[in-house]
Amino acid sequence: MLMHKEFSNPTTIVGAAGYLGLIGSTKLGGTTRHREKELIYAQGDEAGDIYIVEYGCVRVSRITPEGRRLVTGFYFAGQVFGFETGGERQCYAETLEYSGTRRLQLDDRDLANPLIAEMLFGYLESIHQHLLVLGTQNSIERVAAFLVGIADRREDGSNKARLPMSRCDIADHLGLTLETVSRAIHRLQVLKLITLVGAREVILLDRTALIELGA
Amino acid sequence: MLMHKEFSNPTTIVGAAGYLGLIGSTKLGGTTRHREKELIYAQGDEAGDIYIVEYGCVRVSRITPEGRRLVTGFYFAGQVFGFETGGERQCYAETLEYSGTRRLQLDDRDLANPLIAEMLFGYLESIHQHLLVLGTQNSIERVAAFLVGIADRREDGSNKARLPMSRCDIADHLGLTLETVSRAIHRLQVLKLITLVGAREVILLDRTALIELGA
DNA sequence: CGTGCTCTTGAGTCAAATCAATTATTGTGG
DNA sequence: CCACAATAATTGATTTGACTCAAGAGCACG
Repeated sequence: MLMHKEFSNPTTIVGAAGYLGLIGSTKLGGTTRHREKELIYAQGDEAGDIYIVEYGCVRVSRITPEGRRLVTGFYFAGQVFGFETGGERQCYAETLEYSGTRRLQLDDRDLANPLIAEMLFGYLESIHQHLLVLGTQNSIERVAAFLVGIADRREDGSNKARLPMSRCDIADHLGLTLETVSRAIHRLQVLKLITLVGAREVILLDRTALIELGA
Repeated sequence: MLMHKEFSNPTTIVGAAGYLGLIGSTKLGGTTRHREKELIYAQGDEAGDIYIVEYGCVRVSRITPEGRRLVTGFYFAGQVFGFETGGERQCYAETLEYSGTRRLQLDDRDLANPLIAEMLFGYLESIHQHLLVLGTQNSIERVAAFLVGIADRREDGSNKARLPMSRCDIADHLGLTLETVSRAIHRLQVLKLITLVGAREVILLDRTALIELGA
C-alpha cells in the first residue's frame, strides 16, 4: 500500500525518517521531558494523538481484565507510538528512563499524509511481526528475535542492545516468565551468540545466527 | 482517533457498516466468486487493495521462513481483509468454502475517507486483541475467545458459531496444536459452556462465562 | 460401501511455569 | 564512603500444561 519496508529486521517499528518531514508542522508539539517511570497516558485517556520519542525509552502495555499484562512494545529515539483505535486508549505508555517525547496531534485527514501513513503502516507491520513471534516461536527464539530487534533500532549501527526494561517487562512482551527470559539469555551466552555487559546491556556476537533463530 | 468501538466482543474485525457507504464507488469492483480452497492472493503479490467478503469465509495466513504457519485471521460476510504494509504481500488469503469477495482499490488518499479509516482501525484493534490472546491466555481461554469471536460475527444474533475452518487452522490461529484445540473444545463441552453440532458447528450455552474465560 | 479425510482420544514426554533460594545491583542514610 | 535495605536477576528443584506420537472413530464422497 505504501513504500517498501526492509524485512531483515523483525522488530523495527517506525523509523525517524517520516518524522523529520513533520518539523515545522503546527500540530507537532515541543519536547516534553519525563523522569523515569513516568506515565505518558493511561487506559481510558482520550486517544487520537501520537507521540515521537526524542530520547530515552517508552514502554506501552495493556492490562487484561484478569490483571495479566501484555507489553505491546518498547519505543526508542526516533520511534512513534500511540496509534490507537476508538475514543479511549486501551494501553498505558510509561517511560523506562529519563526521556523526551513530542506529541503530534492527528485528525482523520492526516492519514492521507504519506509520512503519517508510513508511520501507521510501519506500526501495523511491527504488530504483525510480534504476532508471528507470539504465535510460532519458542522461548529462545523469542528472546533472540527481541534482542536483534532492539539492537537494530540503535542509531549507531553497533551490535549492542541496551535494555532499559526489566526481565519482567521483556517476559510480558514475549509471553514468557521472567525466569524463562533469564534462562534463554543465559543459553544464548553459552551458545556464544551474545555477551552480557551487566544485566542491562548485551553485545550480539553472531547476529546472523540470532536472526536465523528468531526468524 | 476515530469512532468508538464496542468492546464486549474480543474478535470483531471490521463490520459491514463502512462498506455500505462505498457502494457506487468506482473503485469497488464487482463480486468475484471463489470455489472452496481457492487462493485470492499469495505472499509476494502486489499489496495495495483490500477485499470485502460478500458471503463465505476467507482465511489469511502467513508462513515463517522455517515453515511454521500463523493464521492471522478468518473473515466472514461483511468483513474486510487485505490491509498490508509494503509493496509486497506477506500473507496468503484463501477461501475456506464457496465465497464471494469484492475488491476495493486503495491509494494513499483513501485513508482520509472515514469509512476506510474505520476499517483500518477496526483491523488494528482486531490484531491487538489477537496479540492479547497469544500473549496472555492458556489453551482453553484461547479457544473460548475464538468461539465467542466467531459467534459475534454472525449476522443473525444467534449463539451459534459455524466453523468452516479445520482444527488445524484454528490451532495455527491460536498458537496451539490441533490436538490441544480438540481437547479444549471437549473441556468446554464438559463445562456445559458449549454444545457441538457435528464437528463444524458449536452452540454457545453460556456466552458470559465464555467471555469471562477468554476475556 | 469402502476410502480417505478430519477429528477425537490416549499415553508418554518435554518445555516452560511455578516455587524457592541465592546472588548481584542499586539506592539511601548515617 | 560505607553499611544496609530494597530491588532485580540468576539459578535450582519441581510441577504442569501443552506437545508429540499413536491409535481409533466419525464423516463425506465417489
